[in-house]
Amino acid sequence: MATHDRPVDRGRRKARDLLKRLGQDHRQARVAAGLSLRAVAATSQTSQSRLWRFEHGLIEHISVADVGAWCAVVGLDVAFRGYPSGDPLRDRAQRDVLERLRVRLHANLIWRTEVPLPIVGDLRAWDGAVMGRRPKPWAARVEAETNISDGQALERRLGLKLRDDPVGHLILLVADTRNNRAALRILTPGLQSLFTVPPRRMLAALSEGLDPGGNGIIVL
DNA sequence: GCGCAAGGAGAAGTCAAGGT
DNA sequence: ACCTTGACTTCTCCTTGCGC
Repeated sequence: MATHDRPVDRGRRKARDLLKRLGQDHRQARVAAGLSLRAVAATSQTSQSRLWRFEHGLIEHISVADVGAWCAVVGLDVAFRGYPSGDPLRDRAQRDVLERLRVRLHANLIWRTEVPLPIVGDLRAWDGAVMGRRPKPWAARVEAETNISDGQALERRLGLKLRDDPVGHLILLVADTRNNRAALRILTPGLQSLFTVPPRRMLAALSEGLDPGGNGIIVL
């Protein structure tokens, strides 16, 4: 049975892979420079065995300062950067707004959370999904927003997700806050044209277990 | 609940010997 | 001469118990 890959596990695994690769780079650079382990160790103020283990990916915990120093000795610069990958950890407010929607759904509807996009290796996921059978089988993806701070960024993100997973309707679930209501009043034209089903009709259809018939915004 | 100290486990690091 | 590896020591961190 497949186990869920937690962000923290994924991060550790990537760091280990990165370190292993860095060790290989170090070895290549050292050999190319005609330097022995002993010579590099002496200059780097460490032991040759420790360097050897680093080059072979056998050291799991190591300081960035050490890695930088060792690489500098063999003529390598090291760069660490962080970049977006997948969705961040869901916060309490987001769980709450999803729960508020869940309890409004008709009992015949199927509800799921954290639904991955259907692309191998893609770490993004819809916050939720609803599936029904009336009047015929239908499905809707749910994207929950607790704080709309950038309408254009939201439009871009939703656009990319819909491009990669265009099946079914889209429900933009927004937490009922003063800030979000203000943001919805000045929604970008792109988002306005995307959501065609009025909020009340959307919620009424879901409460009755019926196909909402299109994309819509729900404020809860 | 919080801070501190002691003990233990495991990882990190060094030394030295053997192999190529 | 250099690389690799096993044995040993040192260090760090976590857990537990205790007192406030």
